[in-house]
Amino acid sequence: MESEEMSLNEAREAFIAQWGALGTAWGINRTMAKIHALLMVSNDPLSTDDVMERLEISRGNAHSNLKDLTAWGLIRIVVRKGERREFFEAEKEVWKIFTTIARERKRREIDPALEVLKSCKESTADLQSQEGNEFHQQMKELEQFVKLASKAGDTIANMQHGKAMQLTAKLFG
Amino acid sequence: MESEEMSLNEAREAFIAQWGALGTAWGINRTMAKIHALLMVSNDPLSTDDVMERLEISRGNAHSNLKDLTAWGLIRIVVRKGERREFFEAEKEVWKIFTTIARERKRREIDPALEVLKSCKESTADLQSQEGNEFHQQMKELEQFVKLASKAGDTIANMQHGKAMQLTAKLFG
DNA sequence: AACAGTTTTCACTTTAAACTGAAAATCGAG
DNA sequence: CTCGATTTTCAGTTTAAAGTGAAAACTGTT
Repeated sequence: MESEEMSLNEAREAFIAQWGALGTAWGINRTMAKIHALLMVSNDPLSTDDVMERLEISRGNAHSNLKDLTAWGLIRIVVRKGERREFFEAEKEVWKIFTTIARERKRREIDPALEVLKSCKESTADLQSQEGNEFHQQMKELEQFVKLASKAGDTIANMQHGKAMQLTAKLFG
Repeated sequence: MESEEMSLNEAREAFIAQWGALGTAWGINRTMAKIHALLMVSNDPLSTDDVMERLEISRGNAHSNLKDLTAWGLIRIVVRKGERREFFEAEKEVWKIFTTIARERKRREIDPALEVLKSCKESTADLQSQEGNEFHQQMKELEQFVKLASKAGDTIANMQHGKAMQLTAKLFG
């Protein structure tokens, strides 16, 4: 193997390993992040066995994480004519990856928070005491704010790349 | 105890428990989120022992999470004259809480990602092969994008409440 | 400097999540 | 319908993170 190819492989390895480590910080599981990284830097779609081999993980693990990634919408199943097994490829456009992750995290992090706040707000709506009022008010404020954040998230996640860049320019201009 | 007080306490309990559960989704540990919630809905600062008692957790646990929350900047230590022990109170302004969390998460999630990308980009800068070029290009794109996100995060985190609301209006108007 | 009140540390235990591997289910071709 | 290839499930195991509790360190007071 030439040194050219070698350092490329090393860089790939590094990217996969570190991206995986980051997954933890992102609240995403390490293996899932690694698989995603692997598919991002692969030229061709990979099979489950490819993934198992490259990352040295079990079939069950590979399978369930590929499933999850598909559910997130970060990777797609590719079928090849004449081949029965499935292959997987990652979305490579940065903006699409971003909006996909943003949408999913909103769903998992923001939406349930809203539910909590709404219910706490409602269940204390007609308390008479000072304390009761303060609590109710606090929940109301929190809810309003989170709602706003939620809307902002939606708006951005649904923007086209170009529009988003325009906004960014505005932000810094 | 009157029913008024009862349902308020229940609502508080619910808020603390559920906010804690959300912590997990947010990549923050459950107890830390619970303590934060407890302090958010407490009228007066609480001592370590108060926290231990209210959440039924050990001293070590209470201590280390109070420490972490202080490091995040989400709560402050309050000293009372004549009292030797420390009390803790939470920041209650929503916008401040938001910017604090945003800043911390950026530091933990975005900044390290940038490092990874930068290093992968640089180590493949002068590869000649098609594949090498593609990988390099991909890292470059990712880095640029994450850099932009980082900048955006800074800008927002440093905005005053009023300015932020202006921007929000613009976004939806 | 002795001491009670308080904070901090840390070796050990618990818990929740991730992972394994093999069995079961499914699938498509002949 | 049968068989080999592939996907899916799941009971059991491993691992990393959170939590415990008691001992040690610190702090201000007499």
